[in-house]
Parts: sequence; structure tokens; C-alpha cells
Amino acid sequence: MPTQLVWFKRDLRVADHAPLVEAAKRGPCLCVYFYEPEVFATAEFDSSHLVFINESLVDLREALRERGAELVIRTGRLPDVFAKLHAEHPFATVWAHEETGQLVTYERDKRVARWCREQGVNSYEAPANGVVRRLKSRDGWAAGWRQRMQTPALPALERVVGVPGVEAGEIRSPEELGLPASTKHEAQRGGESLGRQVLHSFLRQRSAHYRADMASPNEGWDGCSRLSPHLAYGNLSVRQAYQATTRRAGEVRRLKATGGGDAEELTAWGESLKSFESRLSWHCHFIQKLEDEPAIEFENFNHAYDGLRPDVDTPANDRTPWNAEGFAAWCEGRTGYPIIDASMRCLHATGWINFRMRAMLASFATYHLWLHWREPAKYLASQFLDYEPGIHYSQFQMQAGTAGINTTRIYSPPKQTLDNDPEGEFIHRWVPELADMPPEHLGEPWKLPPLLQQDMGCVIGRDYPLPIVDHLKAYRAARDRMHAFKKTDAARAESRRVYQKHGSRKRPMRRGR
DNA sequence: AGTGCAGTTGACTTT
DNA sequence: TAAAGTCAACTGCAC
Repeated sequence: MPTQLVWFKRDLRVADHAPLVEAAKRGPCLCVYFYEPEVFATAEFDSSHLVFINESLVDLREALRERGAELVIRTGRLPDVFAKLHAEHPFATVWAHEETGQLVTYERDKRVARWCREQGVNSYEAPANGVVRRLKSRDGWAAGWRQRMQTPALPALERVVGVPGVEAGEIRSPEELGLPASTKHEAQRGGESLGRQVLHSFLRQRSAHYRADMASPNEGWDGCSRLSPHLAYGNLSVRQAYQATTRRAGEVRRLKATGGGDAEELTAWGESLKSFESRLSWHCHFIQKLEDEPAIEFENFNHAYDGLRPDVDTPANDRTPWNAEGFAAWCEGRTGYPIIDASMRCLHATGWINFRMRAMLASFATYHLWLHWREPAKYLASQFLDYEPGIHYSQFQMQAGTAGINTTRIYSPPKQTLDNDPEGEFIHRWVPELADMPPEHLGEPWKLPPLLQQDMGCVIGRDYPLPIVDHLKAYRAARDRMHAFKKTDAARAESRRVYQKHGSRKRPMRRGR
């Protein structure tokens, strides 16, 4: 039987892996992962991502070896490395998952497809999640998603026949690949086995108060699923997560029906699981936007918003210049707003922060600092261990208001402090300068008389920065600009088009007049 | 004891 | 997945 190539990308697992299953039916499998320098060279990439990938590769290699095959690792540009491998070990078909990624991987996939055509090598791509390739219309998308999620996940094969005499290739650290060492010393660790453990602990225990806990950077640490990096690198499929969630929801329902626990508690638990399930759907919903419109990596969804804000080397249409100092302060976590700086510094160390704080960071960069979303988005992509291109760019643009189909959401850092870190635990941990300041002052510490600041061990402007913008002034300016702009005919017309193409159909579409 | 008033709360609207 | 602004009702207190 002819050799089959299984190309592992962001699907680093053996369970629910259609390409592996299909390939294994047809012949010995050459299972390969490629380190791609052109991906490492993107602004979105960070060495912490590679560390997570490597941990996943260790696990994947072991899983494949247990089954009788090797995980082959190569480094280089595609399809060159493909060609070299093919020369040594000719393969008949390339089996992979569809990937909805940045332009760099989209172009690479097209080069590989062309190479396959030219070489007479077959290629086959399976859907990776609920995203539909070559989608014609958003109508009926949710039903299609559900159907795909309810198709039974594929169990891991017991045996995979490998190809003898292939040099395995080493798992290489960032340093060995000529990259800086990762500085995220408290990052989540990767791997299919760990991903399954995280899923299990979430569904069994941690999800009990998911809905109530997720907004807080404190409770969210354990109360959120923490599956995001595992989903981003495919240690788990969305389908596996979905099916485990609905199974667990069934158990919780039965437990409640049979009086097997506190009824109120079990009701809340059921609602939390439902809420998580809908987030799994949103996961694919947002990736679908990048799949349908790859340009949103670089350009506004809604082109009427072009030039509204200054970009790194292009002033805004109204000549507002790029705020380089503001951008640097935001990146480095020294804006003078403790909740903003704590969130950014938490990201620096761990690569994770809950959704609400992410939205707040994006809001601060694009509204308070009035920056085009592109540079902030690239920076946060590098800081998110769970960076998922489709979710990232869709969400960032939604938050920046450049899709023009959602209400403008400008977060107030002081209010978020009060609402989500009332005891100041989070800020005290990540902004140690303020460790001795009582929580009630952490929203706006500069308002405290200097003598009291001194008593509390932190003089604002000396030990911790003064706020780089005035919240209320910046809020009003941004709000008014957005609002005035939203009213223009060009913005409205474009919004209709964007909604038509990308809007969720949860609520019936508004009739255009 | 009722009145006036500053300050608070909450629903609703606007941006 | 927002928050400010507005307005009216309410509260507590002084006189």
C-alpha cells in the first residue's frame, strides 16, 4: 500500500483526527510536523507559542510511537521541505485539516496545493471545526455547526503503521531554532493528555460557577475553561469539547432530577454548561469571519472606517498622528491605570487573561489612545498563548468598532476595577508598586492626596505612572467621534454589507429600507 | 410634624 | 461582552 503523509498543523492530537484515520486506512503513515521560519517571523508569533507547540509535540510523538508510528519533524519553507521529504519517501496523498489562519499560512497552503497538483500527489483536507470552507451564506450556519458538532468524535486509533527508516528529527527549543527564549514563565503547558485533563477538571468541577466567575480576572483564572490554548493548537477538537460538555450537562440534569445535590446549585451549573456550549459555537462563528474574508487581518471589515484612526506610519484622515508613546506604555503595562497595567503584565507572565480584560485592553488602545487596531492586535496576538487568528482579528475589530455592526463598547478602567477586582487581589499581584494601597483607591490612585499616597508606599508619578490619558475626556472624545461617524451614509451602507456577510443570524435580520 | 433639600438609587435613554 | 447622561422617585436629616 502506498505511503500516506499526515500533515500535523494546529491539530496536535491523535483522537478525533480524521486525516490520520483516513490515511491509516490506506497505507503506512508518514506523520509530519513542520517548523516554519516564515511563521516564526510574523509579528503575531512569540516563543511562548513554540514552547506550547513543543510540549504538544512531545505528547504527540509519544502517542504515535505507542501506536507504532513516528512523528517526523522538519524545519523550512513549504513546499520545499515537502519536496525533499517526497524525494526520500514518496507518498501518494497528503492528509491534513483545513486551517483558517493568517495570510502567511493561507499562501503556504496554496503553494502546497499547487505543488501537490504538479507532482501528481493527492491532497485531502478535513474540516478542523465548525468553520465551513467556501461558505455561500450565513443563513443556516448555526444548524450546520450543531450537526457537525453532533457527529461522533473519532476515537484514537489503536495502531498506526509507520514508515521505516525515516529520520525522526528533533523537537527544537526556541533557542535551537534561533529564536529568543520564552519569557512567559507561568504559561499553561501544552499536549493532548493535558488538554484532556483540563477539559475533565473543568466539566467535573471548575464549571460549577462558570457564568458568575468568568468576568473576574481572579475567579476567572480557575472558573474559565482554560481550554483556549489546547483548542488553538488542536490538542482537543471543538467537537470533543462540545460532546463532553453536552454529556456533562446531561449528568447534571439527571442529578438534579434525582435530587442528587443542591437544586439551585445544579441549576446554575446547568446554565453555566449551556453558556460554555454557546461559547464553543462563538469560537467557530468568529473564525468563520476570517475564513470568509481573510483581508480582515489587515483591513477594516467596514472600509468606511478607513483612516478614522492613525496607524503606525499613517496619520488619520483628520491628521491625528500615531501616539507612539501611548502605544509603548500600553504594551509595557505602564499606562497609569492599574487594572490595564495588571492585565497586560499578567499576559506578559502567563499568556492568559479572561475575556473581559482582553476586551478592556483592546478598548483602551483603540478608544482611549485612539490607535488603529492593527498594531495593538499584533502585539496582543503575540502575548496570547491561545492566539487563534480568526477569533483574534474578528474580536479586535468588533471591539474597535470597525465592523460597524455592533454598539460601541468603551470600557471604563475605574469601573472595571470596582466591578471585577473589588478586593484588589489581581492588581496587588500584578502591580506590586500598589501592593499596600487599599482596594478602594485602585481605580484612580492619583486622586488620593500625595501625603496619603506616601503613607501607602506608592507616590503616583514617582513609583507608579500618572494616567497617560484622562478617562472621561478620552471616553467622550472617542464616543463622539464614533457616533458622528456611525451616522454617515458611507458607514451605514458598509455596515449593511458587513452584516449581510458576517452577522450572526441569532436574531432575525433587520429589513433594509 | 411637615417641609425643604441634598444626596442617592434605579430605570431608561443616548452616545 | 459598555458606560455616561438624565430624570424622577426616594431617603435621611435639619429645622
